[in-house]
Amino acid sequence: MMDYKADVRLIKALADENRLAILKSLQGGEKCGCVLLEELHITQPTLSHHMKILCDSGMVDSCKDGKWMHYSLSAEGCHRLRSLADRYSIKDIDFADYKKCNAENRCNK
Amino acid sequence: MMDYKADVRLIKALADENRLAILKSLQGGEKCGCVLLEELHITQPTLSHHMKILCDSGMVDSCKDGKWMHYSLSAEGCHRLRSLADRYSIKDIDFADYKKCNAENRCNK
DNA sequence: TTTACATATTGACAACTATCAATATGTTTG
DNA sequence: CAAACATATTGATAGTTGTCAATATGTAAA
Repeated sequence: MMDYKADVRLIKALADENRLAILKSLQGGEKCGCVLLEELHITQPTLSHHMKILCDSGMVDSCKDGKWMHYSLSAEGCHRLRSLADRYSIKDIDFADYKKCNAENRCNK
Repeated sequence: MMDYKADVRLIKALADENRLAILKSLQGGEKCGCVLLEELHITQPTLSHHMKILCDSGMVDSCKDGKWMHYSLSAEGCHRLRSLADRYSIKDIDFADYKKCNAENRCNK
């Protein structure tokens, strides 16, 4: 059996425009909350809420430094995301077989 | 700029345990609704609801055949999913650079 | 020790979502 | 045509989620 719950948790962490913008921004290097806040048009509590979701999901690492929190992409989270995309899809190279097989096994034709 | 809206639409289509189970099932070949219904513990209207979301997102193709609807994974949808995972992550091979760069540019240390 | 700054938490609310029962639509078979 | 089957739609409801204002916590600077 498959652990859909864990996958859904990761997927839901990405299912928001602001959170995608945050991930995109972190691709350019780690940022603290106040810098992210300048890039997004949301209030500070909303940013804090999104950062909690991203950190809990494992996509983002955080590192406290005085009064700043530095956020960065997580190597393991990124890896998990790509592996998830692979697990729920079919590779381009396998699609010819997939379609052929579907046509052959269609019960009514 | 990036089209986060379109990405969120695709991501949200995957953000449900039942829909992930449906995608997993369709990896084994196309199925009609009544077969999917036997595999999941949901009612028929709920399944219909999920299939609409999956089809609208582009992850699943449908093909009407008499009173049956055959559902299958979409090659383009699968491709878009993997490309999305790549776009919001950093490759394993690039992570050493990413972390080194973060440490160097940290303003307070 | 105040004051200013960075972040987190709480509480409230509107919008969205998954689900089901009931019903409708469309198709095949007797 | 009537009955049976596969799927879609509608309406209602409980649960979840994104957002903000207000406030709290923690840290650095004056």
